[in-house]
Amino acid sequence: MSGNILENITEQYHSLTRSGKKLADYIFANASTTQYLPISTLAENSGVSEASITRFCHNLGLSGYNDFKLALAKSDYVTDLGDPSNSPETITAEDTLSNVFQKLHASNILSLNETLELLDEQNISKAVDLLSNADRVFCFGQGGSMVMAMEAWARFSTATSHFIHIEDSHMQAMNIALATSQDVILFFSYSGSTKDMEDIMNIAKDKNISIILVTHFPKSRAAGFADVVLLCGYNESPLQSGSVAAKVGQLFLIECLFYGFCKRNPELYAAARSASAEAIAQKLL
Amino acid sequence: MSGNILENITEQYHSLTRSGKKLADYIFANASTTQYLPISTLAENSGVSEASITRFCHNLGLSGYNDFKLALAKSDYVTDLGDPSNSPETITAEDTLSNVFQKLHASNILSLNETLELLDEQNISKAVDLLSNADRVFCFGQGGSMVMAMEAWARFSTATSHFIHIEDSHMQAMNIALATSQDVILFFSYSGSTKDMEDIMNIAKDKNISIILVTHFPKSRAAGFADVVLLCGYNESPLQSGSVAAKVGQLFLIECLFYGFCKRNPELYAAARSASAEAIAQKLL
DNA sequence: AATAAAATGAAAAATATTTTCAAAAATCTA
DNA sequence: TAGATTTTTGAAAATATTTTTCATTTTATT
Repeated sequence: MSGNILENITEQYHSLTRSGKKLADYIFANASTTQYLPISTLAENSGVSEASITRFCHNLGLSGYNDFKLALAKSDYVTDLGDPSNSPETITAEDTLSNVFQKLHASNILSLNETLELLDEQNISKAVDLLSNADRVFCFGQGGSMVMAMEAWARFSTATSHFIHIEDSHMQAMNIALATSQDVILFFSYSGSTKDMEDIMNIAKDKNISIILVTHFPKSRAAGFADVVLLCGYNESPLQSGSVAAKVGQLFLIECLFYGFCKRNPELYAAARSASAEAIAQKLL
Repeated sequence: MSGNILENITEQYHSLTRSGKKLADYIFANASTTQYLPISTLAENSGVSEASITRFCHNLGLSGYNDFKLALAKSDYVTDLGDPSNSPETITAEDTLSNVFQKLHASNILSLNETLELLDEQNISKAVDLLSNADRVFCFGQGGSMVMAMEAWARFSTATSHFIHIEDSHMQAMNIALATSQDVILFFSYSGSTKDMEDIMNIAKDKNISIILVTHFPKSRAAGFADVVLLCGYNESPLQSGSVAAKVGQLFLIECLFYGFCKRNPELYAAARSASAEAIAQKLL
């Protein structure tokens, strides 16, 4: 699910030769500096011959060592973001405003990358099945995730009127108590564990209502209830609670889900696109 | 506001020599392929000598041509995203689901990049001033942007109770009619032009209430009313209306604004951070 | 254990990059 | 504007880097 050279190496690691593994180990340990080394230095540092490095590059499908360095540089742009010094957790009072912006930008991109990484086509397909066949889809979320539930509702409402959003958790519970097994719940919960949520999920399970959960924690309590678990990236620390970086990943996930839904229901898509464009046009000045 | 090599060249373009400009022109016209050229080919293609290329690289603060190619490769990661073939607009029925995910991912990153590019430290500071000194801050938005207004309210509510969110546009108008010049409106409108919004802005102007506008269009009607205009990136076509990529940029902008606010009001920040962490902890199982 | 196949590194060959230096162009000065 | 000075330039030499070749070692197979 990515053209990142480091991931390519990881995937092929098992099929590498002895020298290849030696080289790969060095590269991983020095992922951000290797791109600047001439082949001779890399040979010396990693303990393999220059010829082996050239072969290594060819085996990866690259045209040579220069190509490899370029690929590393590109992946570096991505992996640098994981560098603690670029994390918003490390934002200090000394940071200039523009520093802060850079760090937030980096963490948002990181969140997108992680979410892309965690995207599982089969899970999305399962979720799209459920959403497509549902009588009604209840978009739920609590606290910060309530906004995401609303966003999902808003997005899907451009193509279908089957989606419902309810803010208050008591009203959520009430509505689920009256729902049927033809309905589906699309639940957003970064932590995957809040009291109110568990109440609702218990009712839903009783009534055999399918649950799609968007969370960061595949082993959370909510995940145990869910029929499909969709993971979003970004390891938010408790102190950053509410940070938007996590939400950026969720937003991206919603869009993937939506496009999957449109792919499955092309008739809805086309009709709805023009209808909602018109509706909006009327609102515009 | 970025370490992108192509932007560096743009910034220094006026101070380049004749051959430097010639070279820069070629590089811009061939931004994504130059990284793969040996210096001799680039010399021939661009019509300058190899020596001039080496000097050009040194003048950019790089150690040489190899370094330059690496820098280009890194910027390529970013600029590739602008490639039409990676845009979600070009998503077709033939695209596999995983292709679609890649394209959406690319467009989201593009949106973040553009927003970072458009971020103006002075404007953020002005906005932070207004938000910090306000009696109350009304977070407004309509249609898809309503969710963003809510997100802003949710985010700032982790640090202050001065922020208010009202969904219904009639209620928005009513509340503004009762507001004072000590209050501030934080308005989200991607297009910057909807009827309901204009009504509210007219009332606000009458009462001398400050307006901060988050929009994509600096010349929109709403921008004319606003005291501070904050721009978010991503050129959403009418047909993509509602796409989340634009919202990802807005979300990022909210976070920048919030960190700016916290920097200005450190006492709120620290106190609120632990208070809301506790409040959330109680909700967790 | 003998053989075949694959992998490896030293060194030669091929490429690529940087530096030097003299010539050309641009800028300045009177 | 003519002449002096500085800056810019490219050809070619010097240096550095990468790739290929090939003899040797290692691993796998029978």
